[in-house]
Parts: sequence; structure tokens; C-alpha cells
Amino acid sequence: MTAIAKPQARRRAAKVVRRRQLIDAAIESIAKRGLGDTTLAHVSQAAGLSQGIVNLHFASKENLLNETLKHLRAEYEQNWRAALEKAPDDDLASQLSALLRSDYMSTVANKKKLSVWFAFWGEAKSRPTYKKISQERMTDYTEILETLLERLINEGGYSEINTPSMTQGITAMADGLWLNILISASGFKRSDAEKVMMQYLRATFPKHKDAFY
Amino acid sequence: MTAIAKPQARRRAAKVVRRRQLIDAAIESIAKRGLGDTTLAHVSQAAGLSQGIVNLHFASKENLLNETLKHLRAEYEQNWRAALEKAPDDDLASQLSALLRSDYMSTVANKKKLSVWFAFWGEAKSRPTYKKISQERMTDYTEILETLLERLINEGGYSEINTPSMTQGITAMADGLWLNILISASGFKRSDAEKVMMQYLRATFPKHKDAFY
DNA sequence: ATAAAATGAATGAATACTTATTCAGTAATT
DNA sequence: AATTACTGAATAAGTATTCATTCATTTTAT
Repeated sequence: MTAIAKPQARRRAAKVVRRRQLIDAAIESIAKRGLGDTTLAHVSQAAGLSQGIVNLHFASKENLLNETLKHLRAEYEQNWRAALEKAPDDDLASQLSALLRSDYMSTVANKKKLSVWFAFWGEAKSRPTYKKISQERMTDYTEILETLLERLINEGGYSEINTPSMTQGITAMADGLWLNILISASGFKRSDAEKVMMQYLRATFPKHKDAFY
Repeated sequence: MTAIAKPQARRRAAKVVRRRQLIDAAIESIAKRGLGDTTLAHVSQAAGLSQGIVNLHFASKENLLNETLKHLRAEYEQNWRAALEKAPDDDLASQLSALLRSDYMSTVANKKKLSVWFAFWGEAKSRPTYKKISQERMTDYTEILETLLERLINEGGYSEINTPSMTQGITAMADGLWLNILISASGFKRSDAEKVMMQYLRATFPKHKDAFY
């Protein structure tokens, strides 16, 4: 009998698991202390592991941070794609609603994650990698949003609207509402952000307003 | 001839001048390297002065950064107040237009300054001072924007609109457009941001659209 | 089965390097 | 001469990275 390759039984923890654990610890620390004050000692401690562990799994701190941002980006995309899939196939307005509401689900729009996004954006000018990944976050999203808008505009005969400009406006509002959640004093919550966005959609697409409540 | 008191001739430079010079150097460095990698050596070098100069004028690095953010906030406020004052007293729509356009003037919305704003926002969760100053940036602005909107809504009989929610939406869009300027790959410029905002206002206030071109 | 050997995950002390802050001394201004 | 802005070397604290060693798990040999 020939020895068939074992199904990847790992030593103390599978590499993927450890890496993910360290990324989570990094997010925790960045949210708690900021990107600048996050040290490898903090990360490894938060993960309950030893000093050298990050270099073992990620080779360098820089690499850990890059991978952390990539992880955030992937999670963001999964979230909106999942939301979109759940929306009814035959109802454009509901699809648009689902897509834009997904930005305020607790998985992606909690203060911890938002804080990390802004931390990376704040360094985007000086770090090309951060800038690139941040751009990538929006490419597919923007494209799909724009087609949805275009089709809805056709369907409702909203002739006055310039679609690309509106796409930009909506994504901008979405990000700005994230800032509000992060910064605002008087408990501006995810649900408040969603309300603002929905009222904007109702005003813009009056014939479809029912989808935006 | 009697020696008339010299008009405030300071030693090597007036304290206010030196402080401002160091704040400018800090902004320069934060934009270039990020908040985390900005060292006092960088700042003092950018100012063409010696190592210890920041501690001499600001006592600590922390204090320099706080004052830098306060400076940015003050500059932002001056800018929109000045813009508002230039707008015609008797034309609400033009006032609204001027206020919102001011966010995209080169003084405040260039990549350097935006990069610094985002750097501070990224640390706002862990640094109460940054959070507070960031909130203060918006208090007066929001209040004035809201009264303008309310009066314009009355004037035009735009009955369907919920003013507080719209105020939130507009400021969010304004900040989100800043992010676009900072991050976007395909040269999204200040003028593009302004266009997006203006098209939003035309769509919302059709009777006043002339003011938003 | 069982034990010995091999593998590679994890540790943590040591290293080399940065960096904020201090402060004794220098020099411009009054 | 007195004052005080400014300098820059020294200091003290921190931090990313390395690597010899430990130890859990799997493989191989018997």
C-alpha cells in the first residue's frame, strides 16, 4: 500500500490558524494603541505567545501589517458579496439597499475595525502598499454599485442623474459615515449611519422608496 | 533722537514664529513618513534647527502633535468662515455652495494636509485628545450647515427632507471625498470632489440648482 | 505496538539599533 | 553684563530581529 499524503496534520497549531490569530492580535493592538505604538511585544502578548512568534510566521513586522490590511480588505469584500447574494434576484432596489446596508453590519463597521482602517489610511500617503490595498478595497465594489445604479436609473426613468458622479458620492458618504461612527461624541451608531444613507436613497429614488426603509 | 521701542524684535525668532515653523515641519514629516515614523530628529531637521528644539518650544513630542492638530483645526475653521463671509448675504443657496466648496480649496484639501488629518483620525480611538479636537472641528460647521439647510428647505418648500439626517449625510460625503482625494489611484482631484458634491446639491435642491454650478 | 529518531513549532534571552528627553555650554540680543 | 534662544552630545528607555535551545508531534524501525 502506497503512503498517501497525510491531510496536513500540523504540530501545535496549523500555520493558517496561527497567522490568523496573530492578525487578530494585531488588529486588537492597533485599535487599542494605534498603529504607531503597536509593538511586536504587544502583538505576541495579546496572542498569548512568545516574543519571536511574529517573525517566525510573518518574517517581519512590516509583513504582518500588510497581511493585516489584506485580511481586512478580504473580510470587507466577503461581507458585501454575501449580503448581495441574499438579496432577491429580481429586485434592483433591494439589491442596492442590501449592498449599502452591508457597510454598517457589525462584522465590518465596529469601532475596532474602523479604527484600524483609518490607521492604515493615515499612512497611505507614505506607504504605497497600504494605498494599493485600500484602492483594491473599492474597485469591485464601485463597479457593481455603478451597474446597479445605472440599471435602477433606467428602470425608474431618473433621467437627471449622472451615474459615475453619483457612485462617487455614495461611496464617499459611506466612508464618511464610518468616520462619524469612529469620531462622533454623541454615540452615533451603525444604525444611525444606515438611516442617513437610506434617507438619501429614498430622496434620490422616490419611486423605489419602499426598498429603503 | 530717542530710540523708539522696536516692534517686537525677538532673539533669533519670535516664539510664535518658531512654534509655527515647527508645526509646519511636523505636518511635512507626518505627510511624508506617517505619524508613527515621524521622529523629533525629522521635525527639527525639516525646520533646519537642532535636535532639542521641539522640547524647548513644546516641552514634549506629544504636545507638539496635539498643537499640530489644533492648528489644522483652526486653519480649517478660518477657511470656511472666510468663504462664507464672501458669499452674498441675501442668497442662501450661494452661501451653502460657498460653505461646501470651501472644503475643497487648496489650503485645506491638498494631499499633505489630508494625509495628516487621516493620520490623526487613525489614532483617535486610542488618544482622547485627538478624538476631541477632531470632534471640535465639526461642531460649529455642522450647526451652521444645518441652519442653512433648514432655511433653504423652507424657502424652496422641499418638504420631504429630514434636515438633521441630511446634515449628517453631507458632512459624511464631504469627508469621504477627502478620502477619495487621498487614496484614489486615477487622479481624483479637488475639483472632482467639488463636482460630485455640487451635483448632489443640484439633485436635492432643483429649484436652486443655478447656485450649484 | 513501542521506542527511537526526525521534524518543525515555539520560546525568550541577547543584539543592534532607534529615539525622546535632558542639560551643560554657546552665542545672539538687549 | 544679563538674559535667553538655541545647540548637540549624552542618556535612558524601548524595540525589531536573531538564533540556540526546548518541546510537542509525527514518522520510522523494530
